[in-house]
Parts: sequence; C-alpha cells; structure tokens
Amino acid sequence: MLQDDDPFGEDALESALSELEVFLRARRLKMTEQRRTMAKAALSHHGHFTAEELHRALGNDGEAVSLATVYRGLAVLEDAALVEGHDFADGTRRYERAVDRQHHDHMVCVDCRAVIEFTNEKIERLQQQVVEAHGFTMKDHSLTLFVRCNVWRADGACERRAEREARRKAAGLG
Amino acid sequence: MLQDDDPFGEDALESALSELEVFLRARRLKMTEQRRTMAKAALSHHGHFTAEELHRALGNDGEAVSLATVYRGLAVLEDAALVEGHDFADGTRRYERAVDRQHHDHMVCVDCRAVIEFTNEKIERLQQQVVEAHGFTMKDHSLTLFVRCNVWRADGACERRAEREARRKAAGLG
DNA sequence: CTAGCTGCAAAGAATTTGCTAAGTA
DNA sequence: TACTTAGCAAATTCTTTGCAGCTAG
Repeated sequence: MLQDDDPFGEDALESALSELEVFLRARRLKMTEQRRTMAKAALSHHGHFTAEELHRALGNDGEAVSLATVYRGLAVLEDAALVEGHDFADGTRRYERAVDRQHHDHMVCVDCRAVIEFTNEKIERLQQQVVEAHGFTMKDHSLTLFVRCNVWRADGACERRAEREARRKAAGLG
Repeated sequence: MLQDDDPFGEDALESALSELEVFLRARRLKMTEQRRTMAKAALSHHGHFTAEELHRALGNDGEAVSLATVYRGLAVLEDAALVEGHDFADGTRRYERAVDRQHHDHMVCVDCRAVIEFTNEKIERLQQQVVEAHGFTMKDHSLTLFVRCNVWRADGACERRAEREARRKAAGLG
C-alpha cells in the first residue's frame, strides 16, 4: 500500500526531514532512527494511510517499528505539520503527507471507502467568512462529502460494498 | 443535560413517533417501550448528546434503558432519520434531533468544545456542485470548522481549556 | 551521562456482539 | 405462536500508557 515511487522528490524529502529536525530540536526531542524511517515512509506515500498500514509497511521493509511507536510518531509528525490527520467517521484515523501539498477537502465513498480529493476556493472563502462573522478564530476545518461514487456500476471497483452490506445484514438491524 | 422543556411541541413529537412506527413497520421491526422512550428523550433534547448521556438521562428518569440498547436504538433512530449523528473528531459520536430542524453545519471550539451551529446556503450549493461535477451522488456531508471561540478571554466560559492542556502535557508528547 | 525513546504487554474508551429470557404483532 | 428485542457481560477495535532497558546529544 505504501509505495516506493516518490511523488515528492529526493530533495524535497531531505528538506522535510531537516524541517523535522528543527522541530524536534526546538522542543528537545530526539531524531531517532524510527522517527526518520516513519517520516520517510509517510512522506513518500501518496494517498491516505492509517497507523496500522504504516506499521505494516515498515514491517515489510525490514524496518520494523512497533505499533505504539508508530502512533506516538504520527502524533509528532502531525505536530510538526509533516502529515495531516483526518477523521472520516469510520473509527480509524487516516493520515496523509502535508508538505508540498495544497490544501484540499475530501469526498469519501460510502460504498467502497475510496477517498477523492477536491479543492474549492469559494467554499474556503465562505468558511472563513462564517468564522469571522462570529468573531472566532479558525484553527482548522474539515469538510467531508460522503458520496456514492457509482464506480461499482461500471467496473466493480466498489466491490467491498457487497461485503459490507452482507456483514451489516448478518449483524442484524434489519 | 437532557432537559424536559420541549423545544419541539407535543404534537410534533407525536408525529415523529408515528413516523418512527411507520419506519419500523416497513422493516418489520417492533415499537418497544425502550425505543419509544429513547425517541422521546432524544427528540425533546435540544443540542447535542452522546449515547452515554442519553443512557444516563434515561436512568435518572427511572426509565432505564441499557447502554447496549441505547447504542442499538440510536442506530435505528438515525436510520429512521429522527436523529443525526456527527463525528467531531474527539472519539465520541454525538447526536441531535433531525426532524423539524433545518440543515446546519457546526463550529467546534478547540478550547472548550462548545458546539456552535450555522447554515450557509452558498456553501451547500457549492458542495452539491462539486459532487455532481464528479458524477457522484451525495449521501451526506459533514462540515466542521474548528475554531477558538475566544469566549474564555471575556468570562472564563472556556475554562475546560486549562484542564485539557494540563492533561495533554501530563500525557507526554510535550 | 541523562532526558527522552522504544518495545512490549497491559490498560482504556467507545462501541458491538452472542446469548437467553422476555415482549410485540 | 413466531420472530424481534433487551439486558448483561464478554469481545472487539483502535489507541494510549507504564515500565525497564536503550540511545541520541
């Protein structure tokens, strides 16, 4: 799931890593092998990933980092703004690279859980206006559109849909 | 937390309950004392509440419903569109009445966790346009603006802020 | 050296589920 | 009566934490 192709560039990665070092130094935290490994993997990955997935990916590379450390490390990387965490209302937090990326929002397919990104400047501006109109300060915002991506109708890409519905039905509740 | 004043009206509540009955009948589910009790409490409550809170509220009224049943019941009420569930990224699902209410989005204060509602037609329309432009079907959407409501500066209403920060600091990562 | 880190196993919080008695249509 | 529920407790899932030894600065 985490891929080796680098949509980011060797140099960009290097610069992000030194950003991380600056961040760590500023709070007397340490640059460890694990943090470096995780940062590299997280930044090179394109798309969203969970703690569990990052953990598995590192395990496969023979660069194993314990799951607890992955959770702690992701918190650090998020604080350092190298990654961004999202809550897509399915009980599992998802992350994505936050450096060298423009801001965007998400659509999540309720069938197959695919995540589609989009940007809309007008919406951004309107959000800011709403917050200001109340006299508040915007710290963050999260816009997620839950959609049916309809892909399954064409080529079965939403195959997980069937699974999930079967599971749900079997579990009772109608 | 759940209050007895009814911002909803006796008759509106009755009509919502029969809506629920129709929903249940349509899927051969049963109208039980617990479901009726929960529906009443949930609908009469104004503002957001958690499963835990609803459970406690019913317990206090001497109308005890087990926590498991509250969870299952909220799922039914949500399916029946009597309540709406939200995920404000703090690990606990929150609900609110969904009948006789216009759609709205939320601002959540990152300091005191206060929830402020707002509506913005323009944003709604733009969201719909985005989804359509991709050929998807909108099933739901969730827009949450995380803000600093600044109230604490004036009157201390955001006092929980201090608590939370202390806890966070004590928990390490700091 | 020494504060901070890691791995491990255990703890936690929120939510879900299996099972059996009980209730509804 | 037949099928859906409720309550309870155990199980799950994701995430956090305590602790003892390890490591970077």
